[in-house]
Amino acid sequence: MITKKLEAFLEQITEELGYKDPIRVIVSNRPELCDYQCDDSFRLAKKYHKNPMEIGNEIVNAIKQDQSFSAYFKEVSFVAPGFINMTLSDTLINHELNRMMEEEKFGITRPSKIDTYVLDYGGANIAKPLHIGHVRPAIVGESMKRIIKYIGHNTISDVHLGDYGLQIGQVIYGILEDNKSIDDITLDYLSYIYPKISGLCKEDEIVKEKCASITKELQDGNPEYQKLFQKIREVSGADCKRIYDYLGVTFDLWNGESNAYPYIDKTTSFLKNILEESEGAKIISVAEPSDKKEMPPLLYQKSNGAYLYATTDLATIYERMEKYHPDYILYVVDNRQSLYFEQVFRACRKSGLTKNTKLEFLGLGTINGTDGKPFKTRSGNAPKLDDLFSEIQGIFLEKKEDNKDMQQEDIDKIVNAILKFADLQNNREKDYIFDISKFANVVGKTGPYMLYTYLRIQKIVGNEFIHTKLSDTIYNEDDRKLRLKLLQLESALQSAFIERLPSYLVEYIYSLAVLANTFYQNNHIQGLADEQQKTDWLSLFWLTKNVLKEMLNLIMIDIPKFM
RNA sequence: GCGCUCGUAGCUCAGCUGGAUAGAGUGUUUGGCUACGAACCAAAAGGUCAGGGGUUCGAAUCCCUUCGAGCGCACCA
Repeated sequence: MITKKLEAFLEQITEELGYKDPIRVIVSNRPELCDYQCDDSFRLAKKYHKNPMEIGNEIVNAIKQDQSFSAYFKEVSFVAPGFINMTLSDTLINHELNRMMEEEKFGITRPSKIDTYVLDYGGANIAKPLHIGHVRPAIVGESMKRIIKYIGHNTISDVHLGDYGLQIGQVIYGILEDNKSIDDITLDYLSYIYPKISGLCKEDEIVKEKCASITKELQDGNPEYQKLFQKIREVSGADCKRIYDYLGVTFDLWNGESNAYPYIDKTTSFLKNILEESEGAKIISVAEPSDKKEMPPLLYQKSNGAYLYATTDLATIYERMEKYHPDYILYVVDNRQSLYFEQVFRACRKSGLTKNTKLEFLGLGTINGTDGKPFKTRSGNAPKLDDLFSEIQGIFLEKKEDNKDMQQEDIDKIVNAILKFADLQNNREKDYIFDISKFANVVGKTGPYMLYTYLRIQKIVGNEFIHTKLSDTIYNEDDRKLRLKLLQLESALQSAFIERLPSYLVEYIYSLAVLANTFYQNNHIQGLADEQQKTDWLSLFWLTKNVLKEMLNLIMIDIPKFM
């Protein structure tokens, strides 16, 4: 990676000057002044009690006198009050680009140790159809999985359906009340009955208790309830699968809470030293002495003996530890569950269940309606995903007359691109307002822009083109900007990986696409008389095209044949 | 009551471990298709980064505080 290379170079220089410190180089935030900058003169000045001007000048002079100066830089200058500005040599830029063209995955550095990541990002409640609130965990999780894999680690993804809690008891209660037979259980029926009973439970204590006892009996193996449960899971699971397929979201494991059931006894006995009785229920106290805030205990088992979210989650962790020995378990879940997961993670640490495994909560902001308030999913007024897809498709088809003649396969790819690019450019943790007319926009910073840019580049490069090694020349400013942006690929990928924020990658590929777009708008490639320049530019575009394609793939955007 | 998250352009949002003049898209105004695709490009306008204080050579970013918004706090998930 280019910044690492520059850092290593500067560290060597500063060490010779007597400063034994890690040096940090960043992409310039003043591109008209330089390509990369180092602001560490301030830090060194403080540590060694010197003037930053003095240290900065000292470093810059040493760089200039180094024998490999011209191999690295076109220019290095010191700017008051303490910036070291570096402009790369064309040779270095092209050397790095040539390496990117030849090596697999553009030559990104492989991890020194390959870790195993379990990702839990489905979490769909099988009592009702998928709605807008499910899109975010699914695509953020899937994208994180692809990024982690691309970096070079192993991943195991689990849809982890919400299939064994009170919501099933509520649906079964509704089925019994309505006198429905097992064959009457359809998706439409589920989406009608669940919000109804869920609402009823809030008003009517008796109904609530009835639902709770049905849940308990189901967990104890009541055969009639088991049959109904299986049917609900089948109907709902198939629909989840259909929608996740449409989104290109895939799971290695189609487990749910119910799959953790066989592990509950083992988990309970593993936890026996930290389980406490409280008001008839079993709890785990997770407060720690260093806590400044109140930390309520984790409720492990209800007083009626029924199991809860925490029970199945802990049992699931037990199962994952036993089967996969993961280094990381990542939960891609709504932020509103942060306290709960903090409790679960503490319980894991306290019990020693996850000794060398890091548990991470990747909180997601809530999707709010245009009134700024969260969709009330339990009362069922969040837009369903099928409706969302068809609405986006409608907006896209309206855009141009020709779009109506497109193949459905390509339309689906574009709808996906619109949806994913709109969602993933937002910071994962922040709430955002969902406004369909803005969300399904097709001009500007959108999925279609990315696809359009890609297809134009592809057309310019052509399918038969065979890339060659770049010469040392960089021909103009548009050209230079594009090359420099390509060099930033790895740091964009790494920060998306380290921070668990796919939006960093989205930002990068968008800015790459903008530069490519500007480039071909201002520079006509096919008509070039200079053969060397033409092959250089075609090779550069070939690389840009491949970077775009592979990075778009990490955010689950596929390229249509035509648009 | 306790806690978590947040407040950036008219709107929707970026802004990465503190760096130089806070960026996009959209909307508004204007210019550009007889050149590889105008779903594009170029330009203008638009900001007390909620207010106040502090730390620092340097703060949208860290700390404190006020105001405002959302969310969470044991038998839901």
